[in-house]
Amino acid sequence: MELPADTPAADDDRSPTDRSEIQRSKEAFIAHWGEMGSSWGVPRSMAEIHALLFIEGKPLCAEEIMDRLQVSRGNVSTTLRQLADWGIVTKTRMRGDRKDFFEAEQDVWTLLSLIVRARKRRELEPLLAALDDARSIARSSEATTNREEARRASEHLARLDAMHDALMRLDRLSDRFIGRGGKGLDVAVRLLASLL
Amino acid sequence: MELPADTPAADDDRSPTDRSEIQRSKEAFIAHWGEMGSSWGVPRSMAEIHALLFIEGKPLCAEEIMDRLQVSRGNVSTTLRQLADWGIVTKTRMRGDRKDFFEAEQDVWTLLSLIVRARKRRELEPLLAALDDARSIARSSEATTNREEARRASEHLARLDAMHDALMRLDRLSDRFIGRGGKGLDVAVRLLASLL
DNA sequence: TCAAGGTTTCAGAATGTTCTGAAACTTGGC
DNA sequence: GCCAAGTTTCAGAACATTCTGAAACCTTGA
Repeated sequence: MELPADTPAADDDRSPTDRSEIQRSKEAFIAHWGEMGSSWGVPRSMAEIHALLFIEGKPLCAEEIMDRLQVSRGNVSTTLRQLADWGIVTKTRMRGDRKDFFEAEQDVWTLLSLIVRARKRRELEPLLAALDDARSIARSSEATTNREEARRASEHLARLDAMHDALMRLDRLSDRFIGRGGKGLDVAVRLLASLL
Repeated sequence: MELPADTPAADDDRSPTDRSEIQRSKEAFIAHWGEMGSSWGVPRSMAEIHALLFIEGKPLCAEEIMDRLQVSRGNVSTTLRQLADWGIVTKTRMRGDRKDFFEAEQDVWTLLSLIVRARKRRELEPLLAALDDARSIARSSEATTNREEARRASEHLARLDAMHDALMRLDRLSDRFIGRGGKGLDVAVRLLASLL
């Protein structure tokens, strides 16, 4: 890992010594962020690309991302689009350069909010919808004339309701906090902390 | 799917008609819970087994889980142990039966707390530790006499600090809420809801 | 209209994860 | 001590996801 200063003429403003301590620290961050992503169901390379952009704190182009992370062009292109969909990376242009550049949201609370929002949409909301369906099905069983059967149906329904209720509460709550600005999460956390 | 009432003599107390509406609703729940798990990095069959135990609301034995979900004995055994580690499933014994039975936590808020706690331990805490390391490395670079270099080091450190700070705040907060009882999450959510 | 520079798509390869099933192992009763 | 019932382990199979790379596709400037 103590690789010599043979950084592949990646031009830019990095000084030669930057390639030691700071660089090592960046790499550690990227590796761990990638690891975490991968255990939460986010493709490792997606998390890594995001980590790189975040930790650099300045716009990078696809080419540089490929070089730094040793990842294919296709992967970079697809992933950047997804990150842009989540809203945590934005495309920027540099005067006099035809390339697209990409830059990560730097405010951590905004970042976390955006991540929560994206995943909520993709995963929580569909589940809520499904729970609703399951409840309809279950309700139709409560009507039976068979006593025993009706009792079981209502117990079952109660479980679905409890789950639905809890998840919906979380869903609504996160909507409010995440809603505007992005500082909502920050506020919520400070608020709760002070209340304890 | 409109399968006939040929339930394989799974004994127990299910009435024949239960096998239609309620059963359908249970299956839908199990399928969706499994789906959600799988997109959050929890093995599908683990989520499904948990869903089955939750939605049945009574202790089941390994054998019955295998039958209902068409999952291998080995998988059931390993998964039940993990669910028990997370604390969301408990082993119970039935008088006069040598088999182990397993039962899922029924209180939804307690359930969610336990899940959060388990994942926090496994994934958030290691990341925090890693961030700490990265910060140490970075700090050692701030000391350089090279102006430009020192500036970069401190900007880099600021990013790591911001991330560390936010995550640690979340970590601490969840400790407090999740801490005792399990109703903490419930309380927090109601509290926040009322404050808005 | 063409060429150059840049980006996206997508079929299949590579990789990583989860699941199976059979064998080894416990435990309790007799 | 031995059998029967039950449980756990683990090597490898099956599966699903992620990644690559080359070709197709845009877009801009001349």
